[in-house]
Amino acid sequence: MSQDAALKRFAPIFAALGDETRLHLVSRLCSGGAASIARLTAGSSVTRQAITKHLRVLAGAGLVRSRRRGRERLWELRPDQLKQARESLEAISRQWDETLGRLKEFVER
Amino acid sequence: MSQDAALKRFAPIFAALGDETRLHLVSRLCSGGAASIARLTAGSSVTRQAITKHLRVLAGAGLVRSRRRGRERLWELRPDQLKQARESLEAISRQWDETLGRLKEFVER
DNA sequence: GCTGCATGCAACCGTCAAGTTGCGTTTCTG
DNA sequence: CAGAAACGCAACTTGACGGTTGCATGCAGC
Repeated sequence: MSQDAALKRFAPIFAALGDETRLHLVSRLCSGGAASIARLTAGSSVTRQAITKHLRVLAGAGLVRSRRRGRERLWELRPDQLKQARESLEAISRQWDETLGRLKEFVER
Repeated sequence: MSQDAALKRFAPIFAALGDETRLHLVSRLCSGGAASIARLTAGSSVTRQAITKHLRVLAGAGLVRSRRRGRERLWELRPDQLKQARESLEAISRQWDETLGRLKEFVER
């Protein structure tokens, strides 16, 4: 994948994580496993509808997924997508690291 | 640092990276070193003012910094801040990884 | 079947972010 | 010095985002 395409692809993921409420949801789903909307709303200060919207944003970025169980809808993290996002982050980080040396030389020269 | 405080702290960083134009700027500063606003604008499709605003957002997240040189202003990445962000990302990733095993068990049970 | 819980849908509102435009200021450079 | 280059500031427009409210729908369990 080209560098440009990578940027275009990961911007939405960063954007999805760039909200405190959504980060909190991810954290909660991570440590607590799948949960219903009502359950996720319980620990929050905003409305159930707001939580629903946030969950859809996360789903749009491929970070979570949902399935119905009876009258409730369970939301869970998507390990595969999540891992891919993490590895891409590390790839970018590595590129940064490699450049930092050169940058430092440049700055201190 | 508490888990909650960490979320509150990193949300702005993710948000700053969650824009394609800004990601592009970071990538460019990373591979090309420090550059002036005019230079950064040249490779973009938006106005110089737009680029200026984006750079300030990145600066607000602590990812870049600027200094004046003559009539131009040079923008560069902040290695320290950047490294810290990366390490925190990896910490979060690790936590995710640890949970993924348990999650998988849970799902497949 | 009725009641209550868990959602889904849609309209609506306020705010902020992205982007542009116009103009003024500082700094080269011929 | 005159003109151009590089930038800063401020006002403005537009659209998306976060959030709420009201109402409809679907399933659970007695």
